[in-house]
Amino acid sequence: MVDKPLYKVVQQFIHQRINAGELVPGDLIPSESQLSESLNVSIGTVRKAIDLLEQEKLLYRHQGKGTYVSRVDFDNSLFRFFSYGTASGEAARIHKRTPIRERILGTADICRHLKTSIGTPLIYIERVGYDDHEQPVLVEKCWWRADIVAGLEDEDLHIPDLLYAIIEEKFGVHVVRAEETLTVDIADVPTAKRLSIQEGDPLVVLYRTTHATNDRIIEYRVTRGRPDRFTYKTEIR
Amino acid sequence: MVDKPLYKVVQQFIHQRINAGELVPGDLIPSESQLSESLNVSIGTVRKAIDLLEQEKLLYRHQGKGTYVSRVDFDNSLFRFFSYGTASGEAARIHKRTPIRERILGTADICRHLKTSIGTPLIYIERVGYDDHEQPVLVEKCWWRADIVAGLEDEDLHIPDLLYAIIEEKFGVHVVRAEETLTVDIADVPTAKRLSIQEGDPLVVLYRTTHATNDRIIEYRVTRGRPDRFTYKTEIR
DNA sequence: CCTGTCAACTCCTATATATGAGTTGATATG
DNA sequence: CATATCAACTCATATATAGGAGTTGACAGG
Repeated sequence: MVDKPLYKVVQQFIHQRINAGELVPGDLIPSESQLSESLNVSIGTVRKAIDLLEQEKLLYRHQGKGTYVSRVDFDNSLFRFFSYGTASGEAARIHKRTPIRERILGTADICRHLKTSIGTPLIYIERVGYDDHEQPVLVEKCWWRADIVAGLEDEDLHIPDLLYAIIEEKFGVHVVRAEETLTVDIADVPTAKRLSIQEGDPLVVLYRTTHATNDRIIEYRVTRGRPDRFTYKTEIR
Repeated sequence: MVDKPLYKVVQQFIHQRINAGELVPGDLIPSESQLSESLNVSIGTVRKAIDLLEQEKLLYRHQGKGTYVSRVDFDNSLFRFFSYGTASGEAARIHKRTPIRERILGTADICRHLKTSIGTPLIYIERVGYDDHEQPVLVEKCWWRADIVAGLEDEDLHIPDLLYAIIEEKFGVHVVRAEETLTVDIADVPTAKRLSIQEGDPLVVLYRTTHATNDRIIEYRVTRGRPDRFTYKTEIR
């Protein structure tokens, strides 16, 4: 092992404690002076380590209160760039229905994304999102690992618009991060029907893998949406 | 004016010198100890200011050499996510031809993006990008302010694949940053013809405004490309 | 009971200092 | 001439210290 700077060692130490679930999203981490003393490094070094973790958005600081482990912020999802708003630009809320939820065994493709062996028991959930005018705007297919969220397929269980709320509450599973990939694709027949569009119409497609503590993958999700007012903005330097 | 932290004052000071063109991309800025002395602040404060500017990607440091003003890195363009590669995944180079270049007067729409008054003299350039197999994959429309790049429309002037290289060299205009917006759209007839696709086929569209020193807008550009293998990836925390 | 004060804790700003590591060019030495 | 060394400069790491600003909860005084 090469000689790492001290602040990186501290950074890793904290990072690991979060990954391992010793610190979960929302938690207050030990104060800078406490860390400084317990780890036997100067307070400046601790601050530098936390600076980096803050840049990674793994932590956030609050002057006077302390430093907290970030909660996953799905407002940063690429999905927010589908602006299914009113013509006047207001962001419209999308409400979702859940026509399908069932236990299945994972296909090769799905299990590859979940990094489990083929045939793993899964819970499949399909949801359709509607805008204010009850027009369908997106179709969401989610595959959850049945061993982690057993009972999610229960018909009596009400599923809120933000699925992750229930996962946290009912199953005590902490969503730590997610990876998203955005693509453009063409509607196939079933998707076209769901969205009241034509086969062959363009779609914006979002793939997501959701990770919990210990970097366990708990969900693979594919969302297909109408590209009507999709935009994404950045700055280049 | 509220009392700003010292390091923010230093940060602003350097930022302004770059904006004003006193420091241009590629330049070496004064060393930390020089800045510390000339501005009469501690070296730690200078470092913190530069830290922030480095995060903004406005500067980059090189241990032992110094700190430089960043060059615009179009590899970060959203455009790089159109991977017009070979099937094996190699990123294929796209070469461009320039079928149209002419002086025009700006329409309302274009001038709005360039933030000039309507009817401003512009140079319009249209380019088509081809992959290895000479298949057209994208169409690029650029509007440049004629007062800044006078002579760009000259037929004798060879335009390289990276248009900005010539702007820097011939006209001494430094590209400082660019804003990009990505959308999905439907091909109209002329675009479909250019790209050998059908009218109504999906397109990925990239709008770009390019800024030079003093935040002058020098170019507005619209690129339409085939969405074949477009993907964009992020991580959410 | 309410309210104001204040101590004790958080992170934030700013300075000073010492040492290390990477780069460059001048200079001495074969 | 070639090359090895080394001084002088860059930024990077690490420590110590002091005072300021935001937050909280305990506690005294009405």
